[in-house]
Amino acid sequence: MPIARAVRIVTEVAAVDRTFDYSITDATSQVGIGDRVRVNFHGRSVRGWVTAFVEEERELKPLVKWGGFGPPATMLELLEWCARRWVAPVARFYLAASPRRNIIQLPVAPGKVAVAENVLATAVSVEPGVTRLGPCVDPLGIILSAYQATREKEGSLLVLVPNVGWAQRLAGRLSQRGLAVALGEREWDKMRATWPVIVGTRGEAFAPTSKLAGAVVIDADDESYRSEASPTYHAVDVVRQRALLDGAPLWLLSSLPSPTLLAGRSDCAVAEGEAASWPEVVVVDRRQSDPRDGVLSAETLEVARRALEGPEPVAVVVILQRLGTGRILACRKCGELARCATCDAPEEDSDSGTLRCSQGCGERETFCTSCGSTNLRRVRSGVTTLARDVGNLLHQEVTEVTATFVEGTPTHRVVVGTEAVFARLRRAGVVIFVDVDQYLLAPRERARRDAVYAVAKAGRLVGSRSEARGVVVLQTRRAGDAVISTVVAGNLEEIQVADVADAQLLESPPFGARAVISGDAAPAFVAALDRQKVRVSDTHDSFVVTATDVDALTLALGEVARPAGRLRLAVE
DNA sequence: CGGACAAGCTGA
DNA sequence: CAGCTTGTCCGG
Repeated sequence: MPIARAVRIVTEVAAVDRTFDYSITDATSQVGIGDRVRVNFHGRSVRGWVTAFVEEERELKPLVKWGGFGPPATMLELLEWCARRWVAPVARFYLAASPRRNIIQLPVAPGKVAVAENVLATAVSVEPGVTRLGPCVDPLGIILSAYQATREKEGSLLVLVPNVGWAQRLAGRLSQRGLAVALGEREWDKMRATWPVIVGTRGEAFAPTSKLAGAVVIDADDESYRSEASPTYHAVDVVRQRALLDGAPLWLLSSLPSPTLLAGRSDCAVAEGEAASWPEVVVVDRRQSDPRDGVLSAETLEVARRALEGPEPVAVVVILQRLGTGRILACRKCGELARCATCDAPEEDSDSGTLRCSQGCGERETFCTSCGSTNLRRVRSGVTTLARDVGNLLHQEVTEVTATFVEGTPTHRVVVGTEAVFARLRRAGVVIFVDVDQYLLAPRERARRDAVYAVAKAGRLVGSRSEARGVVVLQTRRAGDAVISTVVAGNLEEIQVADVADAQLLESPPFGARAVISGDAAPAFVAALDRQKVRVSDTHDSFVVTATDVDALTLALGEVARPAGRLRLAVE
């Protein structure tokens, strides 16, 4: 039997999570490891990736087509690690590290130029690791210093930011300063050619550079780094592992490092001038305000009116927190919102046809407390109602902004919306949080810290207290809350240390590991788990599996054969 | 995943 | 027992 050179491939058919061998033909002789190929697989044409070269005696089916470049060979170990870490088919991660269109040619990467003296003067040197960095500090200096520190090393400096707009601006600023930058997915070929600097968002954790010289993650606790769609990877974990495999220094920046980011420590480096780099915060205690005030109390209105006299293009931003999946209901007849009689929080419709307080005060029959009608409708969001009220109070035209839509002219000086506003606006005179208690009382562990992150984002619009450009207003009924007082003082150390202690006590990450399993096949999957290794608790539509650490958890999850049916497995 | 094939069920 | 459904196996 002749020994033929062949390739081992993983197919894009995620459900078939194993490799197959195919022979190389004259037409596909250029294949390299990681490349995309097309094969006939059990009667159908399927795409896949080359994972290795093999010598085969058997008669093999031939590769049909070379499909262009995929992840570099040096990344395959990372992709395998991701598949184990998030208990997902490895093909999913090959896909994440592949271009959307076929790339059949690569440019030649420029050399790493030295940063000009005058630019280098603005660099701010920080040790690799976690650094607590006030929200109004420009991270450019740290990025320049990271570039300088890793310039002699082979590979790319990877810089991740939370959103695309930020990535574009940052890439532009770095290019201006003479650095060769590849900007995310659109410049996949440059990333694959190991460009000196790569700037991108969550997906660029899988930037196909052959090696990391270093990596910087800006706002590393931002929610945007967590992928909600399957596979539910976390970009920071990916970059952390990548840096480890490549021996690259990693800088993680956060305005309030989470216990997970700190990996169990309670202390971290702190950038200079932290307190001054938080915005000025005004706390409006709604318990003291006139109950006849509308959504904005008199004190808030006063701050807003002053801002409208100021020079900022957007003078007033009003943020409505909509946490969780709660739906707001309004009376079809009189338009009144369904609110809890005890705490005034919005009520949601339950499966059993009753109204339930979103804060858990209790349930009641479905009817409007204002006019008695039983005919309620779901409101798309509270933003429209809020926008109308704010417009009336300030006598201004209002632009509405939510994640999915923008209504009104951008020239309006008042903007009302959800946190999606932060991704769309750059500057504002005042940012008002209508009800901070939504964060402080929410059942999610992270919610209290989210209040701090929200203030941080608001701070980027209004500027730091040292600039004295604008303010953040927090309307609350919990004015004495520790979270509020530490944000006002700009002293984050306290929350950071307390959160680590809480996580340790509750055995939540990184002191314990957890996965949420849902879908039709979830009961069968959970039934097959080894209860010696994991604990399982049952919520109404999903299962929560916990273990002492991530490795134990993924090992236990990984040894279960997947039952038929839809299964969603999210390892936190 | 999706095709192949085997075993099980049903009705003339 | 043909004709159909349902289940299980396996792919190079």
